[in-house]
Amino acid sequence: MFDMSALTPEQRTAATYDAGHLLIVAGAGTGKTTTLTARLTHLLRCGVAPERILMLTFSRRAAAELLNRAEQMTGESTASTWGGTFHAVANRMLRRHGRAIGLEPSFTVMDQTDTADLLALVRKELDGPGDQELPETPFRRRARKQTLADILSRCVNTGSPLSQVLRTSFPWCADEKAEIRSAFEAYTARKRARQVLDFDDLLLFWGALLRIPDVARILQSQFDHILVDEYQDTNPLQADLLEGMAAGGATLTAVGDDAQAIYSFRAATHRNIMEFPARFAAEVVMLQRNHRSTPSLVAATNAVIAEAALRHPKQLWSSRDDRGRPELVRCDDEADQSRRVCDRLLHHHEQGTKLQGQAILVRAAHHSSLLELELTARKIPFIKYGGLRFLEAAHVKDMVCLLRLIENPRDELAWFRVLQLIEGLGPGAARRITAGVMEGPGPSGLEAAAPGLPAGPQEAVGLLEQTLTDCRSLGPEAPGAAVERARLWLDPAVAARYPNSGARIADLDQLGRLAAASGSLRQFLADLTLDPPSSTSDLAGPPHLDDDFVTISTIHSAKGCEWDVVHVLHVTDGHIPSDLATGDAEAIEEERRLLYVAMTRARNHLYAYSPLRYHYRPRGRDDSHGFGQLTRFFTPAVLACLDTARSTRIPESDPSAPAGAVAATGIETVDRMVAALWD
DNA sequence: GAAATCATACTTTTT
DNA sequence: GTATGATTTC
Repeated sequence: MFDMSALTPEQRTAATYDAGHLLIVAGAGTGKTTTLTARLTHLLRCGVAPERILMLTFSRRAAAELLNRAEQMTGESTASTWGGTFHAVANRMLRRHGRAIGLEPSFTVMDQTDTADLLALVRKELDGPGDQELPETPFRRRARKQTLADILSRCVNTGSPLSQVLRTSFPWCADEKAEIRSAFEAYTARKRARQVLDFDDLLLFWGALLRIPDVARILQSQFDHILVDEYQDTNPLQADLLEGMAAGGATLTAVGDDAQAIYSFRAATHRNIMEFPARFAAEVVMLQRNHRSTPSLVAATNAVIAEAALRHPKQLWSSRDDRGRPELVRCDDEADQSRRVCDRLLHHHEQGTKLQGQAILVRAAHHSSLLELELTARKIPFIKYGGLRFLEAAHVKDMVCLLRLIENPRDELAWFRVLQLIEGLGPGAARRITAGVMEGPGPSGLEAAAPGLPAGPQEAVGLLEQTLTDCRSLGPEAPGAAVERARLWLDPAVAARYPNSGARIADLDQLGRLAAASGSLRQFLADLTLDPPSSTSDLAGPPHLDDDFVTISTIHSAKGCEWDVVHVLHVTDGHIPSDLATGDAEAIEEERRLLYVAMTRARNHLYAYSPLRYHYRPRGRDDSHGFGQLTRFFTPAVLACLDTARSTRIPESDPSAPAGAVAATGIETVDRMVAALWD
């Protein structure tokens, strides 16, 4: 049984609060998960039915962990509790109620690469056959497709007009504005025609559901309690959704820490957490006792965050035994840094801290590449979280598109991609055939749509159609078998198309295993886009689970985790803060919080590494980055908390920032409001 | 029309 | 160092 008396008084207050909406401001390491678990347990014990609780978290993993723990505490099954990310919950609700806004339950969810691909496709269609003349500017390049997707998402998520987004964030694309606008319009139209949604649509349409009184009533009356984790990383749209959901009388519990807000690039705003008490007339409970870290570590992290501009004032404290101050490790260069990290890693290992108790944190995924070489050379096993994703690998994407065609034969993007796998079919032929399939009457008719092909491709198209037919006949409940069958067609294509096909075939094995573990093809595809495998271990599987290994993670992916020993790499200006994020004051503040998140992951020992010299060439202009300058966030006050004697100057920066969300009342309204941004 | 070659802008964090 | 659009070649 869960022992409430094991909680601190503040935790207990938060767990058992019964008088309305509640905000729990939980500083780093103050037992947020414990408190949330206790609250869930409390609710279940008070007789709240598990299916009447909605648990919104940042990742599926987080939701699963919380529900598991609560289940162990109460012995009650939480299988019927709704849990997951905003996007995943939106997906579920839209499958169920989407018809009310004209959305078939079989819609497909696009990930960001799909979005980029579709944008590229419609842009290509837009430039007619006539105007190939660009004599004045022979090498004029247009924005990349991924850039187009970034621009679009930024417009939608911040509710800012296209021209402003272009001016402030993508100045080199400004002269393409007209073309970009038409591409966006065509993109939206195509998206609607094919019943595919992008990530932003999921949230916008959930909002749209809430604007339909009958549906809103159903959704609102479905839950008595809504718990939101990591509230500091929600965006204005998500806050609106919460308000809409709570309008029927459900009680809200939001948990978060404004000092750990690190997702503003995804339009999250710490304003949400700052304004929550007033907006929802909520009580605030503040957790300030740090159970995780030693007093020396807490002193250092407090010093880092003390200089943040806007925050819920709080002062964390710890009464744990001390293990000494965190260490600032100045290194000659990056290679030296790698060596020193390995040395310390092994040192702590010899002292009894397993590799699994240690982590290496980086600002950007590629910051660890040199270190990975060193680890490999020294035979130190590691797994890596964040960064490049499985799904983005071309051959994996090929398989996913094939699966999507099984599920939804009218998935234009999938056709376009899969057809090009056939030798002898390029973009032109693929587009023609795809168009034929789209106009065709039924789900089949592939061959009818591809008249006049040479014999080779013609035969390959026939085999493709046979493959899809076979897969469909396996039924929707057998994703594993479908992958097996699809591979008979795909494997040879992959082998012929990509150089290192061995590793790629192995990836398809992995995908097959993942699929086999899933209940249905539709579910598998949705999971894959909404909650993709995030670490190398998710994929490499548990063969070396017995082995000890160290974790490498981006700081973003390390959120919510903790380790005995933490190594933070590249604590230099240009890395932290990233030189790509130094545009305005808000961006700099976020980088400060990022460093704070990294440092607060440590329980006992913390090392910050700062190379003095970099050997790679400086990018951009000629401000020479040959020398690594210590991060500006290590001010004298912070340095006083570290084992080091050096200090550096602190530059300043300038402000400017937009904000706002898009409100929605139906698909057309959504589209119109978004289109209004394309001024 | 498709494959091969060339030139150049860009390079983070993730649902 | 890389990815991708534009251009040239087959």
